[in-house]
Amino acid sequence: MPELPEVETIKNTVKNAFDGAIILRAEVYQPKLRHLMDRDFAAKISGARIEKTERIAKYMLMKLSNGLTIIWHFGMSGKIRIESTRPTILQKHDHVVIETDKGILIYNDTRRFGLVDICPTENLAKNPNLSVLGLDPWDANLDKTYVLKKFKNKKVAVKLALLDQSIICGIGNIYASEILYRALILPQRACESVTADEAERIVKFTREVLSESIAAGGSTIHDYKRPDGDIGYFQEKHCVYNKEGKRCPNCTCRLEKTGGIQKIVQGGRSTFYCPVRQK
DNA sequence: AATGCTACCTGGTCGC
DNA sequence: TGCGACCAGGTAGCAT
Repeated sequence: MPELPEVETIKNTVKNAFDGAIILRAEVYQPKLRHLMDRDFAAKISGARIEKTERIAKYMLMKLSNGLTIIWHFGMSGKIRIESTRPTILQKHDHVVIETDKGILIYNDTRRFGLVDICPTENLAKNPNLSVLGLDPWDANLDKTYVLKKFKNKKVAVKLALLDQSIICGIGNIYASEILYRALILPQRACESVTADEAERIVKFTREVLSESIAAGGSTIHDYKRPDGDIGYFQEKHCVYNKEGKRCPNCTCRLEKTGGIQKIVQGGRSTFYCPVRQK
């Protein structure tokens, strides 16, 4: 599910609700997520204060007063739900419940591709999930020079490179298509064919698309929901994602001639693009 | 080294 | 109504 904008939205809601809260107790109902959860998860976090909730790429980090950090990842279907009191009956796929003096946090993940790990805060940089991440979209070091360096001699399609978290982190399948649409670049182009101007556009529109989506509370596709129960609204701004056969919003072309937005499969995942605007 | 395929899970939808 | 095939926001691990 969540790409960077959705995780940012989740993080902001969780931060507002829980930073400063004391963890009273925790329950793990299904430890088999992407990794098997720490068997002492509940004991290790109980009694600690939630000092600070942050986001890195698609990960949410909850720094605790006891020197530990909870690392959350939401995979395809992970969600956080906030309740004021502990529900007597949990919902299907509620795997982790954390009770605090400021409310109840529930982690629900239908497909269990997400993860909830614990890491000593001082070792975060060495964590295998985090250490492989490339530049954050707003990192000052992310510029056309960095992109060109990463793309040099690279044969893979530029769409797949945008999904590669070790180059730029946080972009997922929806936004990769939307970014390339705005950047006017065909998704099947080899990375090594990307010019300096195009690399600059990738940086610019990565930031623009993700920023706009964060402002809209993320994209709600299928069942994504924010922790406060609201949905995001950025899907209303999608130009190409899931729009096969539709006219792209910036085209005046005749649908019967161009076929409108095209859908192809790359790396086993759907990509959408406008064959008229994108070169 | 880089690339590409498969697996990990559940559930919704579509065609027969 | 049922059943199988296929699809879905992500990533890791393995073979080539």
